[in-house]
Amino acid sequence: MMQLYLQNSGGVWFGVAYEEKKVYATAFSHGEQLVLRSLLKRLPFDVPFQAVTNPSEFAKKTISLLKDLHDGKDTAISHVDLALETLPAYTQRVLRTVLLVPVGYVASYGSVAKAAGGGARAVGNVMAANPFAPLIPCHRVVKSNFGLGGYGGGAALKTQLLMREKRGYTKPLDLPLDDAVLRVFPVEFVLRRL
DNA sequence: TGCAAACCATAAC
DNA sequence: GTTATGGTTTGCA
Repeated sequence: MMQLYLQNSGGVWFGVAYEEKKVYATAFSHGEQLVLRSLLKRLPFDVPFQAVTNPSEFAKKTISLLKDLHDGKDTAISHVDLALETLPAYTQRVLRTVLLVPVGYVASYGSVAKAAGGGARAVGNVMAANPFAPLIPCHRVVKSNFGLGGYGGGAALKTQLLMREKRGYTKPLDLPLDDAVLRVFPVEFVLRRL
């Protein structure tokens, strides 16, 4: 059965929906209710679930991963098993692409679109429905003019996340994909404009 | 700057 | 099928 686990760490609420060793959704916010709502929104109506107070080791580890990312740490997440397969094919492609944006860099909606296919607005739609924040770093996707763009948790939160990810890079980077390239830019390009 | 038109996958009807 | 809806982008005054 699907398990929901919420935990407050350093004044921030983190939550994960999981079954066995697979993650179905994650969320974080300053409010417990907001996290719960966000998780539930991602689950199909017909799946049974329960909120737990005695999380598995796996759940605890996932939460601490969320906290690391929230704090701007460069923690590896490649080993985490995300339940992407139920999502539409294009959505999966976009999410996997965004997963490649490294800490310290941002991509634009348009550059993600060029790498994953489709258009910039379609990418924005996928970001808005990202079930795995901040695991899939949708906060690292911004406008082509380095304006902030939107964020589910609010513009202020997006800014804070990006500030903690500053690494002092100065040059754009072209990440090679199978059939295209994903161009990313130092996060400073965005912060400088604020 | 500001505005209009083009863009494109999804979900809802 | 069709329409409405965006976390956009680009061009042009």
